[in-house]
Amino acid sequence: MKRDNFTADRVASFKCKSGSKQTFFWDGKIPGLGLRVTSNEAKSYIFQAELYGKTVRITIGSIQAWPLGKAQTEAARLKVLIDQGIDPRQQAAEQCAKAEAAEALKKSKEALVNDAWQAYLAYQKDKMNHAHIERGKRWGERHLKDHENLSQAGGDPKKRGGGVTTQGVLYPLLQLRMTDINANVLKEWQRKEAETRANNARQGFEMFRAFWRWCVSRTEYGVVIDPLVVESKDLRDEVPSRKSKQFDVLQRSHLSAWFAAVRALNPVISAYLQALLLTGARREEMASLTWQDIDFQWNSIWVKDKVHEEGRKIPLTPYLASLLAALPRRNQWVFSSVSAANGRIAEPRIPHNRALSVAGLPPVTLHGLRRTFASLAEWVEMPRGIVAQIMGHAPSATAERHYINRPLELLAVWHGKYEAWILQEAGINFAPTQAGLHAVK
DNA sequence: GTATAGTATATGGGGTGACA
DNA sequence: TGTCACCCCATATACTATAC
Repeated sequence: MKRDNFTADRVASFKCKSGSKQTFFWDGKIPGLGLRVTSNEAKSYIFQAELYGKTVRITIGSIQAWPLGKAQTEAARLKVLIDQGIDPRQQAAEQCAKAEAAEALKKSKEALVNDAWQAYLAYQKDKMNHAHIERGKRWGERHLKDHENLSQAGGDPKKRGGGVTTQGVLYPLLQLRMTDINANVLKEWQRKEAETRANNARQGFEMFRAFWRWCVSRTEYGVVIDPLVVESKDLRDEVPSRKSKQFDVLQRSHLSAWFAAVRALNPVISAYLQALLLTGARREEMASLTWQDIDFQWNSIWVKDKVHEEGRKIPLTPYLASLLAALPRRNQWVFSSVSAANGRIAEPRIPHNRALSVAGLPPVTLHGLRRTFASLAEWVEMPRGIVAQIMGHAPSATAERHYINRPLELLAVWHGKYEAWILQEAGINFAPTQAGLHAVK
């Protein structure tokens, strides 16, 4: 091995040995510093040393980029590392990784919430495509749609009707940078949204919190965001809580006016509305009633239940039976309609609202009639379990968990008593027929 | 005036896991 | 073992407009 002290001139004069693809020349001054000359006359400084019994050769760089003095300094630095038992390649890799991390951090700090949000949705969408992930651990179509709705920019023309769609509650947040999100921003956001759409605001918050927690677990965002912002008690206080609707219910004193006005409507709508009030059924449960579901002989109604897949059987009380029996049998539907596409009533609220206004009653929704059933039941001291079973409430109390399935006869006793009380309050003189008297068999 | 259909909003069931 | 909060999500109602 030829060892001469490198000089700029010497380095320029080194040539590759003919017949070789490359030739190495070594500096006599700095141990390990070498020059590689290829058959194409490409020259670059290298460093070579031995570490743990193995040769380490590192290219410093081309002679065009590295003046001799710099190359010597670099070689000396590398030699120090080798003497310390440090592998310069590994150190370089670590530094490279650090630099990359710094770059990623910078990028993460710049990242908009929307960037992360879209990544979040993409992640969840991907999970939705994996059928083997059990339901409940992956999103349903509906849930995804909710996320898209709540984050939409709005302003698109509505597909039906004039005007444009409104901006989703999450949209303003998505325009901020990830690092801009703090408890105050979220608090202000909730305060503002809760003014006009409280439940939306709450749902938006729940979605955002789930999203934020996901971000915390992602390396690209976890380092730049504060995981606790969505947990702050202050903020949680600002988030509207779920409230049940109040006041949307008929009072005892309203009954006579309500019945008078509703009984003046067309027979189908009239029977339908009274059936809602007298059974506490949900509007669609009642609207989808078919003649098959009614047993006039044994005075029962089979209701397709929202909660219980198999449906529920409720008593057919005498007055209600007389109303239903008088309805025209145009098709399978009990509450049929001549003009509706599916053959049954579709929008009973309009006549109902008209009746309410004629009767001078406050607005009550169809669901309000269901609430009315529950609240007025207290006047006849109907046990809560009976009320729940007739209405098809899911058993919530621990005692009800293994549902006491009460016999229809027992339900009928209470239900009949209740109907009689309502009719009396409404001032309706109803003399049950012989069949009606056998409601309880 | 009624039927229909869209968006917007509300409610709560049910599984899960942390925690006392 | 029970409670509770959380999350996912289904499914309801509310509102509003057009179609007929």
